[in-house]
Amino acid sequence: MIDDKMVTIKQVAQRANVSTATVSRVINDNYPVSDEAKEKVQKAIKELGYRPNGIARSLKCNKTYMVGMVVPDISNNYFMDIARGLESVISPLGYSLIFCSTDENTEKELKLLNALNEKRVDFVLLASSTQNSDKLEKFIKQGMNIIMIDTSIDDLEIDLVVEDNYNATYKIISYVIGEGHRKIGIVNGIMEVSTAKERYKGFLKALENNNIEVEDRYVVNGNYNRKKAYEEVKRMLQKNINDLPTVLFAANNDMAEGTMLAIKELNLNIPEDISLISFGDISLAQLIEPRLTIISQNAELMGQKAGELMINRMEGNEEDYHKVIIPSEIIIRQSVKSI
Amino acid sequence: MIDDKMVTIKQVAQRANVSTATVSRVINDNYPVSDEAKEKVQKAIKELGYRPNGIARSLKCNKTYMVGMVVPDISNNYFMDIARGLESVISPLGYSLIFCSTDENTEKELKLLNALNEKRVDFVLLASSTQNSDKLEKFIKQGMNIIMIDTSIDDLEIDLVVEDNYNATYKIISYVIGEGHRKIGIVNGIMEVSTAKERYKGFLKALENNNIEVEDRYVVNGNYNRKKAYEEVKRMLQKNINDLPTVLFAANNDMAEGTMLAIKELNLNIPEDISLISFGDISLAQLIEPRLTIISQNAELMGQKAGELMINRMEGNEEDYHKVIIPSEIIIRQSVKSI
DNA sequence: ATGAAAGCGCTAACAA
DNA sequence: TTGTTAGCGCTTTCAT
Repeated sequence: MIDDKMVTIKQVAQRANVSTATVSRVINDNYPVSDEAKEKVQKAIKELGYRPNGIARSLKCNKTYMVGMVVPDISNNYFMDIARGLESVISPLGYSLIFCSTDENTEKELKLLNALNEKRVDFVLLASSTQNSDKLEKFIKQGMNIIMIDTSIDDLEIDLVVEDNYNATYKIISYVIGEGHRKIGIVNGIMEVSTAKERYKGFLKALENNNIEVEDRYVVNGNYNRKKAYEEVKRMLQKNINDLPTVLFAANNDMAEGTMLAIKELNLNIPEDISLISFGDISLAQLIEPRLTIISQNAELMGQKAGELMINRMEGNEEDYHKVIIPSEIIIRQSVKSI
Repeated sequence: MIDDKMVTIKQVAQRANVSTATVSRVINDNYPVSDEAKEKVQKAIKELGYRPNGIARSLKCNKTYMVGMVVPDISNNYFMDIARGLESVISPLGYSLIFCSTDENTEKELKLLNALNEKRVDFVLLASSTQNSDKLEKFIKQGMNIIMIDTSIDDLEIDLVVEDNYNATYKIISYVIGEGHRKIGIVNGIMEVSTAKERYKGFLKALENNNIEVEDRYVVNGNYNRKKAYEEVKRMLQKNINDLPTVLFAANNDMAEGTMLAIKELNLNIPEDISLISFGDISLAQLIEPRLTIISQNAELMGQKAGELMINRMEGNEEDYHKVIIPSEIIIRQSVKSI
């Protein structure tokens, strides 16, 4: 490393013949300073190439202007969209976003939260892939500010931004039943996680209300993972090749992609041979045939809402904890056959 | 906010009846401490729920364990892949990644670099969408550590990780010429940026070497942007509908997507009516028909290389500045017709 | 309007 | 092996 000379407020003060306090006042423009002093200071700053040290400032003010975001899978567009939404509200206010992926790994999730805690980020947006309320409570007790998004954990004093998983799933399953489907399969997510549970419950309820039996042989676990879903669906389809389900519901977008891949590989056509619906849209949906009938998720809005909650809390406006439920709608396209 | 009581090293020291220095030694495990003291301290830490304050540590040690990454477009998978590669090498060493998008906006790029500078991140990985060497030099003079990736700026004392844009483009264009194509169009990127320039040069050279004239009416500017590419290609195709180019080269993946969309919308088929090749793969390529013949980019490797350069520099091992050129290969699939 | 000085939480040089 | 203490760069109270 070259000359890593750090220019400090002290040097600026010296050069401008004022005190460090005055320099600080000029920088932050928060206390009266004479025009003359102001000018001298600004000149010195420019000449020295001075840049305020945010770390020192953070230490003093107990505020880092950093927000952490922890998600299970960085490559899933859904979480990227949430991040974008979050960014769009916090960035204009001067906050930076630290984006971390746990790869669905509980241990890594803990490690990342620890790191963010030590970095003293002002807030964390957590899309957890675990149901570990104890650990989370410890972080909260240590003064960490956390908002959960997507998944939730019960009985936690915490803000929540979630989707209406149960009802949305209930609706879309009811829709395919209305289209005449009776042999309905599901590709489940990680069943320890709230979203997967709720979606499965909505699925079951819709079947029940229409007096349709759940067929276990059409139920697979895709772990919210494209590859796993691909493998499991492929195996399931092969096993039932002589009595296929007429429709498959993928509990998230990644698994829908894996499911499409599996279907395609078995030389089956959507929706002629088998229909497909998904919770959440796949990426680049416009280019993929057929266009999928889906529950649309509005991830960006979720991120925005979470951002607003953060800001409100940091400004000390909020008292009670909120559970924000983001509505989702069904988008009917071409992947379901009427039978 | 609730009780935001911060537990400090001092309180731990008090409770354990030792000095703050001893506590620090236990935490960092970098100086000899008696087993007895160690135990007392660890007990106190647990009881109080103490977490080291990384900010204070950073101030003292002049090291933040944070790396910034600035890219033009957060939603382009190419940059996400680079980020993943970077993360995979720095994360195990305890570094966090701050990921920022400029939306191809020069002003925002400057603002983000400023913010990262004030946050005193240890290193910045910059995929610039500008050619502003002056500003960049100022940052470097202020002691900021920067590695450029993807795009480059000449005459800067800086590490570089780039692709072999010129040669890769030359090769793929030569390939389609070998397949009999003579009417060759190009969808250019932002022509102020090094990558776009180099790719265009490679394109021109391949034509020249085969005595093919560039046809201006087949050259469009897609600005490295999906939507723009879609619009411009559509317009160009409509204008030349009676004498279409036989093949189109998109200078990046996003524009390839836009180009596909445009072609599709005009009810043309790839490769029967028009062939398509791309610098970089589109996302979810497996699900999109036909599979595109492309220059494959190895973005993750680029990120890794950049990470390694950073680490080396931070450990003070490196002296000279390196220009790492990542090789790219042509992947032939089904989007080019032989004529 | 300005300056002196305390102190944010931590590390490390020095002394014991 | 342990404690004392200076100081990282900044903000802010208090005095002037």
